[in-house]
Amino acid sequence: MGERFGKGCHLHLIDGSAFIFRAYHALPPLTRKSDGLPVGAVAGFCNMLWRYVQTDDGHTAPTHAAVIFDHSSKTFRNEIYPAYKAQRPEPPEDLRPQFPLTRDATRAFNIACIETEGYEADDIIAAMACAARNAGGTATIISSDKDLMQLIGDGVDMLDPIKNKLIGPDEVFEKFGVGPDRVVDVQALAGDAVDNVPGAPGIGIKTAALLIQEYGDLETLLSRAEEIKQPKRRQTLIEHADQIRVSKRLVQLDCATPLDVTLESLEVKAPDADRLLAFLSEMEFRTLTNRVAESLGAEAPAVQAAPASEAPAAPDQPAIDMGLYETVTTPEALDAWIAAIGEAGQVAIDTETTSLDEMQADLVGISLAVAPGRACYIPLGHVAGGDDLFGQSARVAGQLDPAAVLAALKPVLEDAAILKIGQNLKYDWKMLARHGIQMAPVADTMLMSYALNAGTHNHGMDELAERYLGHKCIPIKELIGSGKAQLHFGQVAIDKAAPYAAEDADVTLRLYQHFLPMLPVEKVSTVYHTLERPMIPVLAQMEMAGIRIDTDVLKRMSNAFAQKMAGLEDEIHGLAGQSFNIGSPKQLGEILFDKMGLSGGKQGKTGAFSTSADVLEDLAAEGHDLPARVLDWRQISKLKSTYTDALPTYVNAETGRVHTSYSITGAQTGRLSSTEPNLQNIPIRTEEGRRIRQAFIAPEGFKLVALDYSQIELRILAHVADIPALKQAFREGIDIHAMTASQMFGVPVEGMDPMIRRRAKAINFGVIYGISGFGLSRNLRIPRAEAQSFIDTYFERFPEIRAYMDKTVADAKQDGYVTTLFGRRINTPGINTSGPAAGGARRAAINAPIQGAAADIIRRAMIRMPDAIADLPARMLLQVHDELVFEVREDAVDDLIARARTIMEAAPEPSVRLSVPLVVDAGQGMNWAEAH
DNA sequence: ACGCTCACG
DNA sequence: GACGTACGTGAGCGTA
Repeated sequence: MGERFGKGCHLHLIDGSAFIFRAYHALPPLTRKSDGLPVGAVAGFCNMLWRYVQTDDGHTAPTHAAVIFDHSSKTFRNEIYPAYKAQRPEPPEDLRPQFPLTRDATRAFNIACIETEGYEADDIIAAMACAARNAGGTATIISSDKDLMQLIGDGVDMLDPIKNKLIGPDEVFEKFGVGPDRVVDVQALAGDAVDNVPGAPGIGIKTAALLIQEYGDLETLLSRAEEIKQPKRRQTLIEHADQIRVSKRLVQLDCATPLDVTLESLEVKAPDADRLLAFLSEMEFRTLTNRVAESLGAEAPAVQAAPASEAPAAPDQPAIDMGLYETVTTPEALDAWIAAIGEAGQVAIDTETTSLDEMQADLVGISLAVAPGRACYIPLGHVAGGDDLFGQSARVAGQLDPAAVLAALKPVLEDAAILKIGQNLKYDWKMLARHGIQMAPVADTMLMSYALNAGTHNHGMDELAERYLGHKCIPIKELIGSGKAQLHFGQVAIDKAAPYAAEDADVTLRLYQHFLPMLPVEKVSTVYHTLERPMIPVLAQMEMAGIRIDTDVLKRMSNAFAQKMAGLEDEIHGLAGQSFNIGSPKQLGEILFDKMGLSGGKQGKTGAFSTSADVLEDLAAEGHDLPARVLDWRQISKLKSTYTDALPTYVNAETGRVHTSYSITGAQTGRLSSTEPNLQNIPIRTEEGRRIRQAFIAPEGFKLVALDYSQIELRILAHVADIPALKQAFREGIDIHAMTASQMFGVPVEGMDPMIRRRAKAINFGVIYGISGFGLSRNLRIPRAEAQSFIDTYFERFPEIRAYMDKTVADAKQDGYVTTLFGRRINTPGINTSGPAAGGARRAAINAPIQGAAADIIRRAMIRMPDAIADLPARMLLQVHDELVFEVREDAVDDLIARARTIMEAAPEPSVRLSVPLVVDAGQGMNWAEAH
């Protein structure tokens, strides 16, 4: 054993029983996958211990440590007072088998595990703390149990492991109104309902503290009880003196509790990696096992619940060597590469262009890779550095003719037997489609990464190469520079461009080989092949189609907005008594809160005042004009700058239409996102904004048709959480929010107060997002308690929802991810962290399977749509999460609606048979506003 | 580059 | 018993 415990030694005493109960109640009931053994509390316990072992946050690091447990419920206190802790319920059925496992866990962490028959953990902790102090050392008690606070004093303090807050004499005083040395006196008087410590009836902590402060200590108080002025208190103390004395003996911890270990034996030892990992993997704690293994630099043992089959290793790949790449400049060399592609049966391809906007970019070169390290670059459109007098640059000599190269590649790129592999292949697909080549079949490493790793990290090539190949790609900036002087790729010298371009194809092929075997192992093959890959040609064609915009309408609106803003500006400056920039939240905040002295709190990090619509609306409701005008100004300013001014600048000169770009991997849940411009957030909620949709038009002889899923997320919730009441309502086609209101508040659906329905609607939406009383109260602007009682009623009425939420979070905690009905996997890396972010991670985990399933469903519809409407004069143009927008020749509108609706409503099948119907609403018109 | 605000589902 | 609080996006602007 180590040296003698004494000066300079610091003992940590961990309240094990408290850890267990906290873990049990904080976590949903997890079971071990292989045999159903309940292990939730053990999991939480291990997580806490691990966090504890990991934390080095400035408290005195322990030289010695022990975890102390209660041994049994009967102790010497029951002899003094039989009722002590008698009413305490038996530990839950599924917690009992976990007690011994927590001891095993403690030992696995190589921390001493202490318990003594007939004594509570608190007594042992007391004795050890005293012993440490007596030996000249110090001790910290890791617990938030108030019963231990009496021990605080010279050399002994406490650490609340939840709040990570040190508890010293000051904190004790705050809680008990007396110092640690008088805590037992206060407790003896106040009693404790939970532990059945009787105390003095009618006296709580506040009164007890007053009395002790006045009389010094309990004995003095009791002996001088006659002096108490308040008759009731006086009588109580005199009558119950004995009971109070017994109470004191119950709460008093005894430093003389016998110890059967020496302090020296508690010396801190590093965990034995093998032993700890063996225990964790036996418990089948996959996430924690991996985390611990990573931290200890050890190999994680295979966790049983994980797939038995290990991923077959990707083929060994030679190191990346850019000197080996070839620059193709002759027809013979090109033919040789085409032959090599045919032999390999697959090719990684990357196109280099003059712009990131593939709708107006020109092709500069193509790189190909057929095996790791075997890659080439075919320069096609490189130009000399400077422009001539006419803004034209001379094409560099020695490049193959682009048309000839494309013609030679076309058979290969369209060959059904040759796989085309890309990183963000949608971009290259569009580039080549503009030259008459429609690549198929396709693979995309970005989408593979998304299927595997959504939620964990992003899926750009540089990041993937670094993460999975340990390779740092040449930054594009080294070639084209940055800022104003940035070149386009065609202006880069061929000998510089070739290694960069060929490297991209090489890296893409290597990533493909890396990811491919992981898909089946991680069970995301189906998702990748049915929900990701097929989106490439579908989206590419939607983006290329674009949508027609009436720029005149937008310009007129911009002018009208400008006038209105100018008027508001004058009015606002007048109200403020000075001129300022209304668009600056900082200046606005100063005007409102400093100059005008309105009430409104500061905001977090930057210390700036919040001037969000929420805040301004409250101020406006109090009758202040300035904030009301600012709200008007803001709305118009937003519409003008983001929409009516900006949209016309996106009109493509060649097509006369606006071409958005969809990101397949932009959202973690499987939703698409839309950029440059974002056509998924065109205004609709206000009348003024909705008019912007009038500028989205169909060409002469055509109409716009919009079809959208009605309540798709609530329907998915009804199905996955299996909520009979909700499912029945959807089957009967009842107004779902009115039904909810009726069930919650016991009012008939007929003639319902719209306010009540509105509340139910807010709750229905809130549930999907992981509702809280606070959030609902803010949303509905009602008191928090009221909001909370709505939620309570809701969960009472639909208990299945709570069960579903708990299960979802439990799955996330255990697996590190959640899945949708269709197998999409969304990783939840933050789910096991603590602190404020934990709540957000929890809500995201609850929302992801619902939002994700809705995303899967519309993807399935979109993938089937082109074939289903191939013979109609119609094109799919836009997707807005639960809506598809088409452009259709007037005479085919009805056909299109019928076909598209059928596809959309049956989209889950045959993979999933929903227990509720999906309903699609349709609209049509000359413009998008009418189509709604 | 980052935070604030606000448009959408 | 307290903690911070709806989920998911993208764009434009002001400020550092």
